[in-house]
Amino acid sequence: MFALVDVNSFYASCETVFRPDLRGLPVVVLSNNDGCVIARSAEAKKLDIKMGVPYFQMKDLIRKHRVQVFSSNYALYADMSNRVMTTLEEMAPAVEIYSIDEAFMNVSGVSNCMSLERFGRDVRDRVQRETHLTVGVGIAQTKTLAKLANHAAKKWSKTGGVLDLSNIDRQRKLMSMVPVEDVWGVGRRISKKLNLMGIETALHLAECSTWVMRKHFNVVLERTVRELRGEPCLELEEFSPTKQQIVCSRSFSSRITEYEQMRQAICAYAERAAEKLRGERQYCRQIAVFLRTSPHVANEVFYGNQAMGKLLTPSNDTRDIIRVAIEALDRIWIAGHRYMKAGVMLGDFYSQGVAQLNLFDEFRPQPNSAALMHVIDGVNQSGKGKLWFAGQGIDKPWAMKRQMLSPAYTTRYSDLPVVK
DNA sequence: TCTGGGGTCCTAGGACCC
DNA sequence: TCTGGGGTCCTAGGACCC
Repeated sequence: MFALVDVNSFYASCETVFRPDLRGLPVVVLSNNDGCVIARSAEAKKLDIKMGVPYFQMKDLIRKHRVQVFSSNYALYADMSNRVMTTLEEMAPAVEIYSIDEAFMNVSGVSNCMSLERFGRDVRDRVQRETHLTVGVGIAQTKTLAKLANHAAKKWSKTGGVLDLSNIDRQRKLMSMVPVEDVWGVGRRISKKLNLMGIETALHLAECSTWVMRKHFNVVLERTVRELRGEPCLELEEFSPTKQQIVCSRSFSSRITEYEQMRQAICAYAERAAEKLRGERQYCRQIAVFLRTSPHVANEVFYGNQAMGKLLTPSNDTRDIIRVAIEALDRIWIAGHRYMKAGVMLGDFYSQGVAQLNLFDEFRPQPNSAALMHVIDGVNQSGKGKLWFAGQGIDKPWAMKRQMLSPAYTTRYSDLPVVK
């Protein structure tokens, strides 16, 4: 038996926890660069503010309804997420942290001592008490059904935010009311195709032949069908598998046209990516760089490209990663474009670094690499200051825009933006 | 003027091997 | 008349998730 717990309007709720004066007002949180809406409070949803709408398109609406707008403050959200997850881990033998605001819990043994619904309410009350955040809880025999239950718990207020969907008749009744596109794992493309085949509700999908689904689509959808019927195909993954890829990319605050600025940005992304790689205790051999202009501008030619470089010896030394990234950048940089976004991707990971020196490797592993990286990461995590490579530059005019950032209520001073 | 960032899994097809 | 069989690895692209 699985429970899926997720926080209602997570980012927006994190902002209001520390601002009780905002309760009852519509609140939205914007993506990086204050680009578009990525979270809305219940009141903002009522105003029909859609997910993903560009901020500049809704300024009138915001003024009219006194919508409270925040830049995203990931340091705050990550900290609040940790608090929620810690509480959940104290309440179940196994928890899978599925995303920043969601977790699956193993609740198989619970029904021996209390009803599943009672347990769901306990989870909700305790998280509320300890973090001032409200969660929804869905419970069922498979992850896909638990997701569905959670979805319904939020949609129908009479559930009080908790729904035990372990009863087969209740499952069928709910599935007959849920459109197929609301099923976990069914996105826009597949739901369109399913609709054309006459499959419109979750129940229709659950009653499809697995063989036909596999033939017309793929095994992923076949598993979804089985899960909807109560046959578990997905397990609880308590320990996150090691990452296979690390990406660090940002849109720029304004378009980049100068090579020097692009080099600084790539250098900064490479540094951040290398830091994440060391956080995973991994070493990489592949370093790729991509850049692109805006796809939205009508009278400009779109340019997007990417290039990959390889290290012969796996490394997590920022200096190696910057060097290969800049070499890759130089292969795809074309002057004259107005670049909107760029990024650095790391791949081909190894759990050990210098396994074997290659005789023909022209770049030797850097001496004392591990010690130097340890010092850099130590300083940067201490909250006392930041160390960075000179290649990033000092002014960083390309750095992202966050004009409505809330204070770092729970985290350190150094997470605040520097105001000059 | 202005539109996010970071991941995963699966499949098909080509290169290459014996 | 008439061109083997079976396998692995890699990459690109498509779909999905939050």
